[in-house]
Amino acid sequence: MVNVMPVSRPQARADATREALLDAAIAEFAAHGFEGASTRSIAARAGTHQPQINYHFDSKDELWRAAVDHVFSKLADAVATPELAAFTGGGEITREGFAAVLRAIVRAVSGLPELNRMMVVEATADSDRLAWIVERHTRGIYDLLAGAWRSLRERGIVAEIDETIVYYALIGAATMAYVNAPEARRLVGERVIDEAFIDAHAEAMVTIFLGPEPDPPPATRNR
Amino acid sequence: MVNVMPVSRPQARADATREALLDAAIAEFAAHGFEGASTRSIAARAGTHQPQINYHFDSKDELWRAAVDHVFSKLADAVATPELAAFTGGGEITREGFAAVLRAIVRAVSGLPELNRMMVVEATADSDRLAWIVERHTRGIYDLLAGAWRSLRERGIVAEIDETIVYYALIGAATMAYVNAPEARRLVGERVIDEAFIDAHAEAMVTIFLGPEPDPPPATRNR
DNA sequence: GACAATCTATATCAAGTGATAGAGAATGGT
DNA sequence: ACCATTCTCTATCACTTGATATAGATTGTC
Repeated sequence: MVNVMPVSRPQARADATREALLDAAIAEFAAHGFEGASTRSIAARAGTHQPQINYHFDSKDELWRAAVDHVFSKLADAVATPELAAFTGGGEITREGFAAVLRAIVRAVSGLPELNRMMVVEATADSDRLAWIVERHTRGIYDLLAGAWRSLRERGIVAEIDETIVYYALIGAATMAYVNAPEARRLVGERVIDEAFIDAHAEAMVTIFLGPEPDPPPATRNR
Repeated sequence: MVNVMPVSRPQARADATREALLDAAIAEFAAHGFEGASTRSIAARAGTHQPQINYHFDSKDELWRAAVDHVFSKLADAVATPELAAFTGGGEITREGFAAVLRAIVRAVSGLPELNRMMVVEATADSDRLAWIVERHTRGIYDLLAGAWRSLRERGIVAEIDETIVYYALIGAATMAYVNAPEARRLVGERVIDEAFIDAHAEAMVTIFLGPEPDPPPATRNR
């Protein structure tokens, strides 16, 4: 007389369906926006049928939320660098630490173009979805990067620029080439966004935002 | 026995309708993408009825093209600076000339947020519309800016960064705050994108991309 | 001011939308 | 091997979409 509760016996194939739907959803939402992406096209891309979306996620809206969480967790994995961990742990960030974060961001966003495409498409108009995504995902990133810049600026390590301005300039400079990759391919061909481009882009971000290498430590020279 | 051809007597009110539809279309396309924006919502925003779109523009697709041309002509007016004219006229661009172009770009895009919202939404997925907009509008801008940077770089005036990388970093840094203004308002409040922000942003762009002021001319000092 | 041309408004169409109902197939604990 | 549960698939719903047909109102030229 044990186990009166209804037993739940999830089947393995359901996980594969959910995963395929999440990946397909991000791709379709990124390419066509929330309203522009149809549940049928998402299901077709996932190799399944449209009612599966409502079965597994209840509604198109909840599929969107699940897909956003899904891809943001990939981003968190991708940018989890020692430098970032040290900074979030309360340590004072250094010029080289911020440079490492910049490089990690470029590498991460270049590998997750759908995330930033979806973000930029959602952020162009106010909505309940935007409110949700800002409070759940964006604000933490903003606080982190803006706080790091403010700290560097107050110690005279970087230029005297407002942290909000830097935040949007930085995000824009880091993501635009990958967000607009279809355009970039038409403009300059396939060479865009290969490995060499990404590496050069990462170094360019460091040069642009942190300026030339600082003076060597004044160890024996000064005094 | 003159004028056998059917006379055309366009009425004045038609212009007002077309203009209202173009403005409404840009706003709706920018906010929801091409598929996401409905002709009924566009017509409602323009204060008219949905079949007017087909009467005046034949199809949703041609309305989109007309709206894009409409807003790009506004951009051309906004960035028509003496410095840009001198450069396009074949002159060699200077550091200060490029700085003036950067400031003009920031001012222009901050005043035409719908243009860059629409651009970034379209450029996230390949399509006939993207091909059209690239060949008709984007490529000229790319050639101009990339060429200017290459010229400055070859003369040692700016950092050694590939011009394609600079182009996307520059466009991203210049536009992201305005493209994502709805998000920015949720993140940091209404102060974003006021006049002071735009001015500071323009100066920040100069600092970031052109670096610190160059050494004073070596007039009497060197030799 | 007549009146043909131009523009606007209403009604409606076929196609596509997200969602649901329910039959059918696959799963896994016993 | 059974068989209740879980998952998948087909059929269909009410609604919205872009487009068209057509009736009605307005305009500008004579």
